[in-house]
Amino acid sequence: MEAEKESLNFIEQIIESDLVTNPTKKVHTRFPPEPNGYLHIGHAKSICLNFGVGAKYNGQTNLRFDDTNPVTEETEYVDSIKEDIRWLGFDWEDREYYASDYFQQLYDMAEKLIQKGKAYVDDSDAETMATQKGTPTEPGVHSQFRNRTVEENLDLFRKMKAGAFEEGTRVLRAKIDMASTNMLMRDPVIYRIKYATHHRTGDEWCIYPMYDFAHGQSDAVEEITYSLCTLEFENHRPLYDWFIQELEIFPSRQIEFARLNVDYMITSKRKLKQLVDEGIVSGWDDPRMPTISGMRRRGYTPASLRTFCDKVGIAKRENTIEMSLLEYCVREDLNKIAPRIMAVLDPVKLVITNLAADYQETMLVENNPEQPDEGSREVFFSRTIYIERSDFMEDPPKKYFRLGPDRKVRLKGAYIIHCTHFEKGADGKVDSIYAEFVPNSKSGEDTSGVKVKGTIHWVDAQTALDAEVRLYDRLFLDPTPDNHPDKSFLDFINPDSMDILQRVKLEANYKKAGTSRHFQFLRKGYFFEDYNSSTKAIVFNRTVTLRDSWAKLQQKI
RNA sequence: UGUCGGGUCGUCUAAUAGGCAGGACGCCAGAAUUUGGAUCUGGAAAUAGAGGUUCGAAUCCUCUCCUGACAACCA
Repeated sequence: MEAEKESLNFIEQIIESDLVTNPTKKVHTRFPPEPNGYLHIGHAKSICLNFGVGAKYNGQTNLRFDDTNPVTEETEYVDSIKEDIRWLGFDWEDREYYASDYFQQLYDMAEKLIQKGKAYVDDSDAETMATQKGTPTEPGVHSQFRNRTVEENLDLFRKMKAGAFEEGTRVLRAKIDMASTNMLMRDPVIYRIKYATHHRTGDEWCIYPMYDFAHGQSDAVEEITYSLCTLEFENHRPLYDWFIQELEIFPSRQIEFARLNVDYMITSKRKLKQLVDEGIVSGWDDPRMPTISGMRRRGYTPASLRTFCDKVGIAKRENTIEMSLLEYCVREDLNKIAPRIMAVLDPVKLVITNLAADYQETMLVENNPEQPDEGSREVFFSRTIYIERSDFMEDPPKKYFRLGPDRKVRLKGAYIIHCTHFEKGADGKVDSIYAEFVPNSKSGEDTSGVKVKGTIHWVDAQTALDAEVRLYDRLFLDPTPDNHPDKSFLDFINPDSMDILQRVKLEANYKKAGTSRHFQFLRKGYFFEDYNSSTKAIVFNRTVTLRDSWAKLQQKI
């Protein structure tokens, strides 16, 4: 426990070591999403890291939209990203920036590079440039336009900006080294012509900087001291540093860490968009999506996601986290805060034959045993109740602690009942169960001396509310659905990822259990009331089941 | 065949100047229990391999093996 608290991840170690050398160094980070999709669990890790490190070392964290590609970026995404970060519990205060805010500065930097003879306009088409680039094992060759004069380059670049050329006919390239072993240093393209309307700058620009000429430069403008990104940018670091040196700008330091992977989930924005566009899920916030908005709708809490991001750690090795860790984190949080109510997902009628037909009683049931201060609520009880179909077996095995013919069980918060007989319907399924309550066995005042091993939940039939409950399971059947070279991730879609239950029986007073929209349905799991739920049509989403040691035992028998 | 990364329990992750390989999830067993939940106790479980340096190596050196990224006018 203590060791866990004290150990620093490698980024914190770098920072603390810098702070020893330079105690006044500011820790300034940024979270730099591209607004071309919704944020997902992987972004949550980056958000927690960047904002977490900023806060830990009394620094600041900027939100910066990396919006340099007008073709894919939209305001809808900007809005959802901001909502998701706030919901996760982080605050960028007034530091909401856009790379597009820096277009003029970026342009000026490009001219500076041209002036220094370190950039040139290339008229080659994309195919020629690709060919000339060489391969990882063979050096590239120089473009015929590489030795244009500064004046010619400046003139052409200004014309590019002025809209004198067709899209795709010219680019600006950094002049570095076509023989570098790092492909990114082989005269990378830094500006391209695009006649597209930008979500913020409109048609003001027809040339746009590439990632490598926008990200690091934006870091410099904002004086970001630690630019934390994922491993795939490792090869970009020499280029990042080259621009700092040639442009003589603020020396931000790029540090790469391994992205988060969770088994049975995908985090490719392109593929998530495909799930949405093809209608495989209901939208970006479908509760089966690994998006922050999807998990929010599913019933995950900000705290549980933050705990998860903390527990997965920060390192450089590739990793795949088991989903059980995520589930552990959400159960741990919900166990503390979710009021308990009783809901019967798959109801079967049970008649207590030694009660009068008009018998009525209210039982006091605790709202949350983990929070005694939250008190109890009244739950209606009468002669006819619903119990879970799976809580009765015609011919139960010895280790089954629930109901069966001539077996006894405790009704949570009420009496012990003794099953006398049951009836089947025409379909062969159990239709009605009959039982007698044991006198003097009422919960809390039991003097009957009868001991039972099982306790089941129930809902009074007369007063029960009907609800729709959506049971969600993993969206994919394979732990790494997008890791099969010969198959599409769509081949692994779980056909049973959603099960909609229409006639769930809910206790009438469930709202009195607490103000939370998160509930624990006793013995069944944690459920979250959907934003489409209303008093006329109650809808719940299952966040996660409870751990189920009976299911495990059952598999072994 | 190149360059740059990375290999510690099943999965993540520690071991901060070379000094008892620790924690978490999961798993197994038990206790307790009016949720087969939560809780509590205990357990099994790892340094990719081979050499070398050293009193002592996950850590330093050499070789081997495995693995990821890189040849978009995407980010």
